[in-house]
Amino acid sequence: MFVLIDPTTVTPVFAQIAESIATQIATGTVATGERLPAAKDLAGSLGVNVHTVLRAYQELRNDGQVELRRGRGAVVLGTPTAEALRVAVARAATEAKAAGIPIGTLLALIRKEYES
Amino acid sequence: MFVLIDPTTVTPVFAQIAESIATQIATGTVATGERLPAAKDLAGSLGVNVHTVLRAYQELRNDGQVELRRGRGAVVLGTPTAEALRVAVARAATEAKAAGIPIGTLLALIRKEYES
DNA sequence: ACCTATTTGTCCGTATGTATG
DNA sequence: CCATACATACGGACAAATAGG
Repeated sequence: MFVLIDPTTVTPVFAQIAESIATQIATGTVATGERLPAAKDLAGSLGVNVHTVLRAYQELRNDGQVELRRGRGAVVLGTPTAEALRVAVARAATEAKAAGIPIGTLLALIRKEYES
Repeated sequence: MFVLIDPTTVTPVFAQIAESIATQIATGTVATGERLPAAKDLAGSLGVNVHTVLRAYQELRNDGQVELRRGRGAVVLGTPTAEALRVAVARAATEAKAAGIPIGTLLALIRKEYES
């Protein structure tokens, strides 16, 4: 796992790590089902704290790109985009219902956003 | 700001705080534009660490319910559901396009999810 | 069935930085 | 210039789930 941290930028270290890994997932540098290095190990090789790496991993989990389990580690999800889409769709539907937005209006919003 | 922490449950403290405040926002107990107590103060009154409260605040920000600014504090957003919906819609559309999902399929997914 | 090591999850404490007022 | 308040990072401790012997 190659991650380069730029100390001169304003982007937080945990965000840099998350973005770097996300790029590697998107480009196929790290394959589906592959296990990311243990947070402790990656932290050691990067010279940062374990918590910083764990926060990066949790960012990736929130984006639906990896699955985190205690004792198992961080595993790249099989269909990251499909999973992310599922989460996004569920969220949009939930928010719309909570806001009292009818299905027709929601679909119009989606269509407009999609075509922009 | 009244927040009750239950030490017997498995739900993390930061999640309990976030849920409690989210409920108070939803029920109007805390009004739009109102400022949440400083993390340090709330932490003090709850007997927890500042970071625990800050993490709860950041959860609320990720859900589009509050706005966090350095030096200013945490302010309850004016139209939380509308903003959250806008973000959710944009995300769903973006993910679908990235995944190569056509608009018709996306709309069908949305409709199915909405009606479930 | 048991024990141990691994690995993430949460929380605490401290320090420093940065935007706001 | 100064106080306030969130943001990030480090370090330590313990818990909980998993895997392997």
